[in-house]
Parts: sequence; structure tokens; C-alpha cells
Amino acid sequence: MVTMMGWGFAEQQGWRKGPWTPEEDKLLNEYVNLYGEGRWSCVAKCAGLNRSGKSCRLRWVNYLRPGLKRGHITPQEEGIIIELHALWGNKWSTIARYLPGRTDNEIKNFWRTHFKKKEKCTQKQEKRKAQILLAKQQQQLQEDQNLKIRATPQSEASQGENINMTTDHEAQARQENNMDLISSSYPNLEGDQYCLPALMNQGSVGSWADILGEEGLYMGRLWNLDDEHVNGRMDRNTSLSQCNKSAMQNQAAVTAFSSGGDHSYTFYNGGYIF
DNA sequence: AAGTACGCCAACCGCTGTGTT
DNA sequence: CAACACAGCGGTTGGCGTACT
Repeated sequence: MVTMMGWGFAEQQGWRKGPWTPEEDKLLNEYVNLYGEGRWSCVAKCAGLNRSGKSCRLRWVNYLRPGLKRGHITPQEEGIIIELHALWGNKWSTIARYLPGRTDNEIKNFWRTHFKKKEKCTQKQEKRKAQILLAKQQQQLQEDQNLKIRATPQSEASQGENINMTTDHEAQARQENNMDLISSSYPNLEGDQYCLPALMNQGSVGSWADILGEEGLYMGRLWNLDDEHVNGRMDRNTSLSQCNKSAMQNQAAVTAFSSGGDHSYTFYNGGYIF
């Protein structure tokens, strides 16, 4: 197998694994400063590192490379990630190209955490839907019973009792129905998702993710604070070629604005237009 | 204060894509 | 054109720190 002859073969030679030491980082840094990125398989020989080329590349790309951002993903970045993920799916490296200083690994990890949260919320939603369905079934059952009771001749007193019962149940059913309407209007309020934008202003939600739906779009807008990056790295051909089929089929253009107002660009059929 | 659950992140693994011979 | 070597990508895992009980 090809892979066995390449990285796999190298790993069989007893390369060191696990966390990198500061000494190893220093050696790798020196090597890249001297010879530049690439030729990772030579690192072991040239830099005196007992690491596979693959491991060296990963360490450089994800940790040592200059210009990497540290710290939490900002709400703006979060918005970009969500929107681009809706466009391209799990194309982490592609998404990472639009986020300067962020690695695909970082974005992948972020999304994983984010998706887990969403999954939990979805479970809550399913539970709620089941409860609503049950309530509606009970309501239907009650209405059927009431119809049967009305159809059978009874004494005045018992009829009156039934009328009162029916009225009470109808009132209760109406109340439940109203609750259903409320919960369907704000389906994920319980999970802090799909909340009204006003909630964000009130500080009730902390991030973009909290106000974005399954599609990851909010008013079709993407807020990007880094115009330099957008103009510097977005490549029309690359963007188009990297789009998946569904994105290419997407007829709707997604308009994006830079916060500064100096530039705006539009994703269209997976490409973009300034 | 101790134990447990959870989230985050660095790193590994296997596979695929690409360039070279 | 085929084989090979390397580079890159995405999924997964394990360890560590923190919050919660």
C-alpha cells in the first residue's frame, strides 16, 4: 500500500509520539526558518528531530506557524464558520482559509463542540414535540368522547354536568393549543437557540450560534471584520472549484458585508463577487 | 474537600489527492 | 500510464483543566 510506504512506513521506524516539548518546538522552528515550509520528511534528518514528517507538519501548521490567533473564536468568526459550513459542509481547511490565524483543526474542534450543543438542543426539541403530540392526541380523544356523550340521551342534570365538563376540557384544550402555538413560534427558546435578535441586544444570548438556525444563516448575512484577509486570500477559481454540488446548485446569492463598510462581497453559486 | 462529568484542544490515524519519475 | 513519495484533509482519541454535585 502506498500509505504504508509513505507516512506509515516512517511511523514504523520508531518516531516519537505524544505532546511536543519546547526543545522540539525550537528545533522545528529553526528548521522552518532555515529551509522554509515543506519537505517535512527531511525534518527528522536535518533538524535532528525524532518525529515523523507528518507530525512535524501538523505541529507547525497548528501551533508554531506565525500569525496564529490564540484564544476563543469571536462571535464574528463564529458567524463566518456557521455560514461557510452551511455552504461547504465539513471542508474545514477551506473554511479556515477565510479565517486568518485560525487552523482547520481549531475550527473543526469548535464546530464539534458547537454541534454537540445543538444535538442536545435537538433532543430537547424532540422531547417537547413528543409531549405536544401526546397532548394533541389526548385532546382529540377527549373531543371524541364528548361527541359520544352528546349523542346519547341523558337527564337534564347530567347533561348540564357534561356541558360544564366539555366546556372545561375545551378551555383546557384551547389553553394547551395556545401553549403549542407559543412553543411553535419559538421552537428552541428552551435551548437558547432560534431566539429573537432582541435577546442578543438584551444580552440573553452570548453568540451568533445562539441566534442562528439549522441553516446557519441569519438574514443571509455574514459579518467579517477582516477585510484584508477577504481581499487577500479569496480566490475566485479556488472558491468555485471547492464548492460542493449542493452549493453550486444553490440559486440564491448570499450577501455578505464587511463591518467597516469599505468592501462588500457576495457569495454566488459558491463563488463570490466584489 | 473529593469525586465525577464535561468541554476543550493537541495530536494521531487513515485515507485521498497531487506531483514526480 | 503506472508506481511511488509526499502533502493535506477530515475523523477520532486521549489528556488536561474546570465546573458541578
